[in-house]
Amino acid sequence: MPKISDQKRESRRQQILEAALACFSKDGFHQTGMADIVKRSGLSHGAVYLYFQSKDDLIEALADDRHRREAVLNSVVQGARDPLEGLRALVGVYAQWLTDPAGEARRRVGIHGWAEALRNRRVRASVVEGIDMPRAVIVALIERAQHDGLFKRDVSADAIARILIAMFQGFVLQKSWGEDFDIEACMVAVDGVIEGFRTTKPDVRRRTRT
Amino acid sequence: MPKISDQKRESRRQQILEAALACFSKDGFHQTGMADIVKRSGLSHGAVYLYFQSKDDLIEALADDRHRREAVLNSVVQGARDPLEGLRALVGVYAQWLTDPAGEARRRVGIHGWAEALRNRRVRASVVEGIDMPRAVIVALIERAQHDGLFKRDVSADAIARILIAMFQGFVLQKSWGEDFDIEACMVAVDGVIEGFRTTKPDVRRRTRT
Amino acid sequence: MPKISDQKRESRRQQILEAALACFSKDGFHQTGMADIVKRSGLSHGAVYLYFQSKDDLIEALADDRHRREAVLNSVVQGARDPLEGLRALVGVYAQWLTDPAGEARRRVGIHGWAEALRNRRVRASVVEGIDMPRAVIVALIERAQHDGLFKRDVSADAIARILIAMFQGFVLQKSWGEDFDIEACMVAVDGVIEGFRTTKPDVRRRTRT
Amino acid sequence: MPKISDQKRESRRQQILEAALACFSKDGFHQTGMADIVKRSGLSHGAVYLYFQSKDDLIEALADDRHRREAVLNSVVQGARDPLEGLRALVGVYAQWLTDPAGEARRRVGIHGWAEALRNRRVRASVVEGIDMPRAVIVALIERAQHDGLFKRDVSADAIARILIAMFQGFVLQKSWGEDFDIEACMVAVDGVIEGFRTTKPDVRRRTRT
DNA sequence: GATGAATGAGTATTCATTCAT
DNA sequence: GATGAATGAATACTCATTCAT
Repeated sequence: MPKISDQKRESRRQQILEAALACFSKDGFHQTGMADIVKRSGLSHGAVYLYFQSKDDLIEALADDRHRREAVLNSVVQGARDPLEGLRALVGVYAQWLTDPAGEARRRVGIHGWAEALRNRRVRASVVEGIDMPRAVIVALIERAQHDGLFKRDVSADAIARILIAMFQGFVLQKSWGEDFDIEACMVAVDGVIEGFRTTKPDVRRRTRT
Repeated sequence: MPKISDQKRESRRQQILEAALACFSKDGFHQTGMADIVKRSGLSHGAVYLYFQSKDDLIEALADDRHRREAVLNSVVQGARDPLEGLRALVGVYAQWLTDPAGEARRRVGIHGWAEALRNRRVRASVVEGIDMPRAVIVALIERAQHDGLFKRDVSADAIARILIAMFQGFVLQKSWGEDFDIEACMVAVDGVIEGFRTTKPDVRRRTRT
Repeated sequence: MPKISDQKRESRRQQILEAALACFSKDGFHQTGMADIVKRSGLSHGAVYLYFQSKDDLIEALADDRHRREAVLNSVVQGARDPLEGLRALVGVYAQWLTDPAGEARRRVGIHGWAEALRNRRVRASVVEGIDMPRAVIVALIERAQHDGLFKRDVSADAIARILIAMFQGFVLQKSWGEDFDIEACMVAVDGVIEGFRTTKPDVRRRTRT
Repeated sequence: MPKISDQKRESRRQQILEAALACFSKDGFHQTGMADIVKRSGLSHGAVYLYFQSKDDLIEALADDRHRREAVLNSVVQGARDPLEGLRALVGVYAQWLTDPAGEARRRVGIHGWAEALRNRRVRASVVEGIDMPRAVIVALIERAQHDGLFKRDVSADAIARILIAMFQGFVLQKSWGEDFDIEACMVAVDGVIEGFRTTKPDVRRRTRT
C-alpha cells in the first residue's frame, strides 16, 4: 500500500520545513515565494501543500518548532544543584545557542517571527510563550536565590528575568546584523550583571548555611 | 506652473511619512500596500511617487527618520557633569521613549525595521548606525567612569554598552507584544545592573557621596 | 490476481456514479472536484480512474445514464390503445418523473448537462437524442391522431412535440429553482394544451372517417 | 484630470461585459478563464478588476444585464388594447428575441446562467425575477381575459403563464443545441396553444355552464 | 504640479491525473 | 486489483509603478 510510513512522512515534512527555514532566513516571510520553497525543497507545489495547508501554516509551524526547541533549552536547569548554578547553566545554554553557526538561519527567522508576531496572533502566541517559559524558570531560580539570601531582594525577580531575556534578544539582533559582535565579551558582561544582583558579602552567607 | 513652496513640500512629505508609519505599524512593510498609504495620506498615487521614488524609498526614509530622532536622544549626555550622571540621563531618556504611548507606532515599525535590516542594506546601515551611535556614547562614558575608578575594569566598556542597548531592544519587543510588561520594575532592574558594574569599595563610594 | 466479478464491478461503477451524481447535483460539473467524488464514493482516486477514464468520462456516463432512463419512460406509449391515451400516458410518466423527490438530484444534474451540452459534443449528442426519442414518439402519436381526425391538422406534429417537450424542460428549470412551483396546476394546464389541439366538432371527424 | 468621464467608464464596462459574454457563451462560466476575457476585451488584467471585483461579479453583472433587457421586453404589453393582443405582442417579442441571430451568445449564456442559478444565490435571484416579471404580466392579461369571457376559466392563469414561459425556456434550449429547430412552426403551435385556451363561441359557453 | 486609470508580472493555491508500491 | 502520494500546469487575483491628461 502506498500509504507512506510515518517516518517517511515526517522526513518529508522536515525537508519542507528546512527549505522554508532557509528561504525565510534569506528573504523574510513575505518576500519569500512559495515557488522558492518548492524549488529548494526539491518537491512539487502540490507536495508542499500536502504537508502544509498554506504559507501561513508553514510560518506558524516554524514558530512552533522554534518554541519546542527552546523548551528543551530551558530544561537544562533541572539538573542544577543550586539556583546560581541553574542560572549559569541557562545562560550558558542560550549563549551556546546564540553562537552556534548552524543556528544562524533559525536566529534570523526568529527575528522575522518577532516582527510577524505583531500581526499574526498564532505567531505572537508562540513567541510570547517562548518568552514566558524561560521567564518562569528564571523567576523561580531567582526567587529561590533571594530566599536563600544569595540574591539582593530590592529588585523583582520578574524584572531580572525580563532583563536577562531582553539581553539575549538584543544579542540575537546585534549578532544577526553585525560583523563584529563579540559574544565572548558580552557573556562576561552578562556574568557581571548576574554577579551584580548577588548579595555582596559571600563569607557571611556561607557561614549562615554551614 | 506654481512651484510649491519648500514649506508646503516638507509638510506633504511628513503627511506621507505619517501615513506610512501608521500603515507599516499595523501591517508591516510587505503586507502594507501603497494603496493603503495613499488612502491614509489623503493624497493620490502620483503625489506619493512625487515625494518618494518607491515603497522601499519610503521604508528607508522612515528608517533614517528613526535614526535621526535617536541621535537627538543620545545628545542628552552632553549636559552631564559626570559619567554616571550621563549614563543615567541616557537610560532615562530611552526609558521615556519606550514608555511614550505616542511612540508605539514608531516602536512597532522599528521592530519591522529590525527584520527588514536583515535583507535591506540601506535599512541595515541605518539600524546599525542607530546602535553604534549610542554605543559610542556609552563606551565613552564607561571608559571615563572606569578611568575615574567609578566602574569595575574587568568588563569591557563595549560589552556593557552592548548589553544596555540589547536590554532596551528586548524591552521594545516585550512591550510591543505583551500586555503586562512592567517597565517601571524593569528600569529599577536596569539601575541595578548599572550599579552592579560600579566599583564596590565602600570608602570610594562614601567619598563620592560625601 | 483476483479478477473482480462482473457483478461487483457493476456495483462499484454504480457506487461511483451515485457519488458523482450527488456531487454534481450540489456543485455542478466544474465546481465539483474529483476529490469530492472520491471521498463521497468511499473509494480511492485510483479506483475511480479504474472505472472511468476521466472526469469528462464520468459526466458523459451520467448523461448516457439519463438518456437510458428516459428511453424507458418513452416506452410507456407501447401499451396504449389509441393515440390520445398514449399521449396522456407519456405526459403522466414525465409528470411523475418531474415530481419524484428522489429524482431531484438527477433533474439538477440534467440542467447542468443542458449547459454542458453547449460545449461538449458527446453530452450534446446524448441530450439531443434524449429529446429526439420522445419527440419521435410524440410525432408518431399525433400524426396518427391527426390522421384519425382526433387532432387538428393545422399545426405540425413536430411543432406540437417540441412544444410539449419544451414545457417539461421549462418545468424542470422552474421547479429546480423555485419554491412555489405548483406542478398539479401546471399538469392541468398541459392537459388543456393537448385538449386545445383536439378537433372540437364530432361531426367533422365522422365525415373524415367516412 | 485623468478622472475618466462617466461615458468612457460605461463604455469600458460594456467592453468587458461583451468580452465576457462572448467567452462565457463559448465555454461556460467555469471553463472560461479570466485570461480569456482579458485577452478578448483588449484590456489588461488589472483593468478588468478595476471594473469588476471578481469573476463572480462579472457573472452576476451579466445576469443582471439579462434581467434588465428582459424587463424591457415585458413592457410591450403596455400598449395593448385588449388582453389577447397583449399576449400576442408578448409572445411575438419573445419569439423575435429567440430568433435574433445577434442574441445567440446571450441565449447560450442564459442557459449557463440557469445551471449557475442552482448554486449561486445572486444569479438565482436574478433568474427567478426574470421569470416572475413576465409571469406577473401574463397572469394579469389572462385574468383579465378570463374575466372578459375571452379565456376559459378552468385553468389557473398562473399555470398558463408558467406553461408559456416554460415553452420559451425549452425553445431556447432546443434552438441552442439543435441545428433544425423550426421556430416558425413552433410559434404557430404556440398560437394554437393560446387559441386552445380561448372560449370558442360565446353561446357555447353559456350552454356548457347550464 | 497633481491625478487616478491602466499595466502586467507576480502571487498563493488548486486539482485532474498518474504511478510506484 | 487498489491505494493515495505526488505532480505541475492552470487559476483567480494583486499591487508597485507609470503616464496621459
